[in-house]
Amino acid sequence: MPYFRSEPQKADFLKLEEGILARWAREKTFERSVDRREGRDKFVFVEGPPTANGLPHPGHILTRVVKDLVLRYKTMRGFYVRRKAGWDTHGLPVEIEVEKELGISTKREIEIYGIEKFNRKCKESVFRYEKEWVNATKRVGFWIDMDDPYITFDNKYIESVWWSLKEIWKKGLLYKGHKVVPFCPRCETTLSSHEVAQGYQDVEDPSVYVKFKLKHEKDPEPLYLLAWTTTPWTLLGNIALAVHPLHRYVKVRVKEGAEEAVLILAEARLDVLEGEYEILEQFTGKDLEDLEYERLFDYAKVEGGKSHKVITADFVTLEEGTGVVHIAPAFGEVDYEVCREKKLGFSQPVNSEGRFTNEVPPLEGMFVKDADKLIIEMLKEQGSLYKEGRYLHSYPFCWRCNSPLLYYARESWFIAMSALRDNLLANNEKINWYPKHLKYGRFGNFLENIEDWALSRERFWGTPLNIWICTSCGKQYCVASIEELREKAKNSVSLGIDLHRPYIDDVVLKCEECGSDARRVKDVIDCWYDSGSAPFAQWHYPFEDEEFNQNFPADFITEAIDQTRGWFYSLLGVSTAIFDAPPYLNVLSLGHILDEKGVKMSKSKGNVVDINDIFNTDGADALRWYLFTAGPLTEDIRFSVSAIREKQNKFLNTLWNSYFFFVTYATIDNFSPKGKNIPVEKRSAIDRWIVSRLNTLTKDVIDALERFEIHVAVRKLEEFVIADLSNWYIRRSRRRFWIVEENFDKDCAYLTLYEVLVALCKLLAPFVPFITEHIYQNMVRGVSEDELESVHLCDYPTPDESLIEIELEDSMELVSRLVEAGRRARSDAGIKVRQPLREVVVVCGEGEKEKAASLAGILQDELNVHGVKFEEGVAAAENYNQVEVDEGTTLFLDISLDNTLIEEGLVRDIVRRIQGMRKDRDLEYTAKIRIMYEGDEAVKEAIKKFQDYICAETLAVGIEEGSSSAKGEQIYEKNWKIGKKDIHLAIEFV
RNA sequence: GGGCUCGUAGCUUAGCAUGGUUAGAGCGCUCGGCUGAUAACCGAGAGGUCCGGAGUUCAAAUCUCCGCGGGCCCA
Repeated sequence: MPYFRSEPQKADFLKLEEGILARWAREKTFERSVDRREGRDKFVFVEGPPTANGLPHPGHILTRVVKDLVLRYKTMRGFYVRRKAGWDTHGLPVEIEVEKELGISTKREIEIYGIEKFNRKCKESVFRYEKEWVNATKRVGFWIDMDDPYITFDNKYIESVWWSLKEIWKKGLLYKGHKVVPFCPRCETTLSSHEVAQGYQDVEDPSVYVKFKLKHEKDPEPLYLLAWTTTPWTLLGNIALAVHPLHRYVKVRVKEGAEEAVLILAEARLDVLEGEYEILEQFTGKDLEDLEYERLFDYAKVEGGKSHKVITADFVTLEEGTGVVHIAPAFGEVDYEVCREKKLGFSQPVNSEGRFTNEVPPLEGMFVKDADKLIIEMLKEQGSLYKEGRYLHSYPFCWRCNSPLLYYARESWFIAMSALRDNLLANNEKINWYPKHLKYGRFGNFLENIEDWALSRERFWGTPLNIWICTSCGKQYCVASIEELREKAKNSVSLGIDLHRPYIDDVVLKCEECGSDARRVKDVIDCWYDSGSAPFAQWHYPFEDEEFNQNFPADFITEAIDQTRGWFYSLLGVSTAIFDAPPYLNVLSLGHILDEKGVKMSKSKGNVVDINDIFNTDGADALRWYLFTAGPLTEDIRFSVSAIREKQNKFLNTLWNSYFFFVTYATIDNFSPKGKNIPVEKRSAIDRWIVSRLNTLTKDVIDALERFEIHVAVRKLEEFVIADLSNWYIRRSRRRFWIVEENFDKDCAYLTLYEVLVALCKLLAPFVPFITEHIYQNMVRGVSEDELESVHLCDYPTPDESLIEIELEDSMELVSRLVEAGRRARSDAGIKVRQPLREVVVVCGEGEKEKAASLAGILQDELNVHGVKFEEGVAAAENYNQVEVDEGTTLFLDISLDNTLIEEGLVRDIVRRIQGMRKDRDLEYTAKIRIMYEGDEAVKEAIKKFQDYICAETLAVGIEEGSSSAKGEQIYEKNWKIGKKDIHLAIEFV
């Protein structure tokens, strides 16, 4: 009974993977791989929660397999690696999906539909594609606990978030502010800066140069300030014009059609003028201060201070525009600030849907961006337009609904992150970033300039902001738990209350100060705060504190680069505000998956590759290996389906074939590694060499993985499998496996190949978990049931330094270079390798001689020569083809032939033909044949002389001259021409 | 406009941190060879302004600066 199960020469990876998935499910391999490390050092991971209301795409798969690789590796290294899945379930993306489904698009419509029903729909919708996510996650082999995930809409999760907000509130960092904030007019809510960052697009906007007429009673000629804007609609809210106090401004006379006009603008911006101009006067911006001008449009009410005058401000630049900046406090952050500072007025002619109010009758109800055209017409009519054009710039759009954002003065709740800037920076110091440039580059810069976090959302489906305000005295309450809510509520609150709107809106607190009702602020919070709370909220901290205490901070997180200011930031922000500690110690930022042309994959472009197609044609291991080898993962990957196939062919097939080779011959030979203990130092040089290479590889792979240089690790592994193991070790050692009788060297070969394959399997297990499991099952479990039940339960190999023989590796490398040189020498002479030659002479230094001499047999074999000589100094070169190998090393190949050599070559050709015929007929490797031959005299003579050799090589029981009497299925005949000689060969199957 | 990042053969890329052989592979192409594990492999050939320019240096794909182009992030 053979020890190993036979395998097909060609692997069916899809079927194989399916079988492995079933095995893992049956044997609970994942759970056991985690549990058996309990009590060991922890390696803490936090899953960045995906939103399951869309299908997973290749980018998600990339992060999932990278997470999986690292976590499997760390587990095999002996760490206790918990892996809790998570789902991000709140926020605008979800609401928008539901709105689409219901065919509605405004907040009012949602309110009419009913918040209760609406939120129920939201809750249903977030798991719409859960099945697809779970399937893809399992299919690609990502081991994560999806049976007990954290879900951001869970009451427990919300309770933890509430607790954290109260901590922030208690520190006085949570405040209500009136600020100009990015605002989505469609979603009718404020967006945070990191959300805005998601949605910049290049767009063409109008570019208008507008004349503001100065109130200049003495001078009969009208004088205008020339200002520039790309948002004409904001002109309706104009309150002031700003100039730089120190820059030089000029008064110029310009032609305007048939007429002339006198304008004021910055000297450095004169090139915006059309045609010729005459400079009338020069002064500085300061000289313009406090000049009053006439309103462009006398519609919107202006509240508060004095307006419509020139102010000076440092933020005015001369890089574009006219050096005169139009100021509308309702629509710009700096505008708002400067107006407040200078005690100017305020005017808000636009409502929260981004439409003009009835203060502006000609534009009432019109969406501001749509009004631009009309406004330009109005400017033209009243002669206020100097010129207009188009302007290409990037402008923020809502990251989910794609509406252009407006900057709009709103009341919002903020976390005072700017007050925590130093803490953020200090905590960032404790984090290792991969790639490292992010630490002080993109991320560090962002922290340096951190702004307060606009936390509140005037929406429905989200964690409700846990602030209650007394309707009469204005006292604020922040509630940290359900228990506290029950204590403070006027009405009775059940323990099982759903903390979402609208239920929470009905809970009224009794004001401790005045006894009046305190009502909850209607807002919900930014869902990025939800996911940023994952390190503690996934464990329901502090209501249950055990898990959190043991799992904070995380050792490792990884997501794509766009999370720099998304999750990577929200984690750090929340954690800094509450614990003043970094929430993760190592963060690996991955590049994006682009399509074959280098364009980011997105639904709207229709260039998203369907991952299920890949699972169904190439398999998970091929996809994983491709992704890992596609270059540094910190950079973008151009996704190529054909490259996946190439990887499968080259790498997985070569690995399979190495394994197949072993199993095939081990089965024939009934080889078992059991009880065979041959110390490595007793084995042949090539055995010691591959063992040495394996240990070097092990060291390199571990080094690379510890630095998250995954592409380096896979490159080393691939080189080893293809070049060292398959193309050199196995090819060179083949004959040792073909020896029929018991033989020490054969055992060494088997044992070595066995040990290398098993170790390799473990090294590769985190990368390609399916094929390695399959191989392990046959090679290890097939031999002994006492072994661990899965490769993924094993320890990761560690290098045995005592088995690394650098000199031997060097020598082998030199030999392979000599082989290359010898082949070139043959090729130059037009003599094929099958033709034996007399000798090769290597002229080299003492060191090289010493190195290569021990492996001379390999050189002799590879170059098919009868002898190898090493000499110092130059040898006679007649009849020798000469090839330079290295400096000081030259190879001389004797290319002279005699009859014996020619005969030997002929015999090898014949053997080759017979082997080819065996293969044509798919003969078993052990099947015996009988050979009949006819042909030229020279051929017959050669065969007779070497018949024993031919028989041994081709497993023939006899070889005879003449034609065969066998018929049909029993015989295979063919005519050959070798050089100029004819030969007829027949093989009979016996 | 600013920050970060990338740019190497038709395509995918290694090398760049720490400057030092003739810039190395794979796919594809041409020719030849090897092969009883291999859809693999080996040799030769064609294919490179290492994005361009300047600088530092005995020496630059590698370091610096300035451009150009792509990407991401921000204004």
